[in-house]
Order: sequence, then C-alpha cells, then structure tokens
Amino acid sequence: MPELPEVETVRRGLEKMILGAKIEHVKVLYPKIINGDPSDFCRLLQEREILSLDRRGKYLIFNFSGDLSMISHLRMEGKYFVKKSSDPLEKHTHIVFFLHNGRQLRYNDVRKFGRMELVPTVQRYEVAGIKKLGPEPTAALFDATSFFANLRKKKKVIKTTLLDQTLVAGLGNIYADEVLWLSRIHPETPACNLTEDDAKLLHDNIIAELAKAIKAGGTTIKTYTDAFQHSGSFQFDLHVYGKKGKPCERCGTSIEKIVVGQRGTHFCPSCQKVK
DNA sequence: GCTATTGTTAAAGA
DNA sequence: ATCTTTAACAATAG
Repeated sequence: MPELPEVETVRRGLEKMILGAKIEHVKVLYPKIINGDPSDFCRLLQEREILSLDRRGKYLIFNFSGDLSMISHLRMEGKYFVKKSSDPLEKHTHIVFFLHNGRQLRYNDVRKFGRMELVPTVQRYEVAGIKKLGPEPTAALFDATSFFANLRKKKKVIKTTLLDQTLVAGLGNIYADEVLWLSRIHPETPACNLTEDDAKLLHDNIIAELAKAIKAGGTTIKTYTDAFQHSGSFQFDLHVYGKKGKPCERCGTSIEKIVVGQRGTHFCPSCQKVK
C-alpha cells in the first residue's frame, strides 16, 4: 500500500526513466480512473514533454510542457511501469501513455482505486486533496510546536488523526502503527490528551521513520513495487505492523491487533497505554 | 461464501 | 458552520 516512502520511491524511479520523454498519445482502458472527461485527458496530453516529477504527501505530480500537470494518486494498489511497446500488456493495466521512443508508461491498478487528473501546473498544489494536506514530514517543514498545538484541538484518537493527513502528510496504516509504537503511544489515545513530550517524540519519530523507509525503498507487504518493479525492504524494519501475537521487541508482551477507525491497528498493550 | 485488506471522499450525523 | 464518523469504492487471497 503506497504511503509516502513508496510514492517517493516510485517518483525517483520514474524520474530516472521518463524525464524528457514526449507523449505521442494516450489510451484509457478504464475511464473511471480519470477525473474529468477521458477524451479531454487524452487530447490534452498529446505532444507534451515530461519535464519533472513532484510529490506532495502521497500524491505524485507529473509536470508537462505547456503549463500542464497530472495529479496521480495510487491509493492502494496503483503502480507505474515503463515498458517497450512490444511487451505484452499486463493484467489490470488501465492507462497507457505511448512515448516517442517506442516505450510506454503504463498505469496498473488491481483495485481500480487510483485516480488521475490534469490541472494547470501553477494550480498543482491547490487541487482538492492536496490543498488540505499538512506539512511534509521533514525537519525543515514539519514544526513540533504547531503540531502539538494542533493535536490539542483534535478530539479524535491519535491514530485516526495521523491518518487524516491534515496535521502531517504521508502516513498510512503501516507507518502510523510503527511511529505510535516507537513513541509508546496507544493508538486510541485522544489526540488532545497527548503531552508536549509525547508530541515532540511522535514528531521526531515521524520524520526519522519516513526518511528511513525512503532509504529502504519503501515497504513491500504483498504487492508493492516501484516503477522498476523492484520491491522495497522496509518490511524487515517493522516492529508492530503484521506482528499480531509476536513478542514486543521492547518488553516481550504479545502484540495485539484491534480495529481503530475501521483500520487494522497493531500495538503493544504493555508499552503503549491509553492516556 | 465469508472475511480481511486500505486511502480518500461524499454523505450522514452531531 | 464545523468537526467527526461512517459507508462506499473494488478485487483478491485465504
């Protein structure tokens, strides 16, 4: 499931393969992936050059010549592949971008949850979804003091608060469980009950953990791969996600799995107490 | 055949 | 109005 580190890994892979490529034409095999009119989508992309790739939270942004950008969200299973036109089309490939050099950029998505839309480049950070994102989880952009102030206003439990992207961008279900375990915070603690020390620790762990996961090329639980179809390796650094019944690495207590905000949630009942 | 899987958002509820 | 919760989306694996 692509969270920030996986999306960043995809972005870096694509950057190596398709910068400078020109789109000859586009085929949409499953129209619901496109926000807006699919034939407009194809028409607008014709003859554009791929100039650069940005990322904001879990959103991937393709910037084209002529002030056009494509906002792409992979949701749960979205993947990009770069293939020769002669390579057989994989199952679940829904959009094909025909490039000038005989290659194709293919969007593949088993679950069909991913979405893409075209906007003028100048508006790429203003679209719904991106506009309401909290800061990127880096030391330069994510401020611990305002994070604590914002947490105090939230009545929701901390796990749900981390997943909603508004206080900090990029955490999904796996990394949310991991950073809460690292910070010894119970996922069902109301966000407003966290102390300033809790908030600082959580803040620091979010920055460190996501950076570490990017270095590892992301986490591959079942199916995630980058644009080179390479798996990540961060699954070997997980402490609680998927560890139900296994001993906590800190205290040996059996890791529990509960449901919080309709999401599977893993934690150590001994190290992580509700406040 | 039933359950579990997850990111976002529209819709419903408070 | 604003914040929060819930259901829906969709396909696959076990």
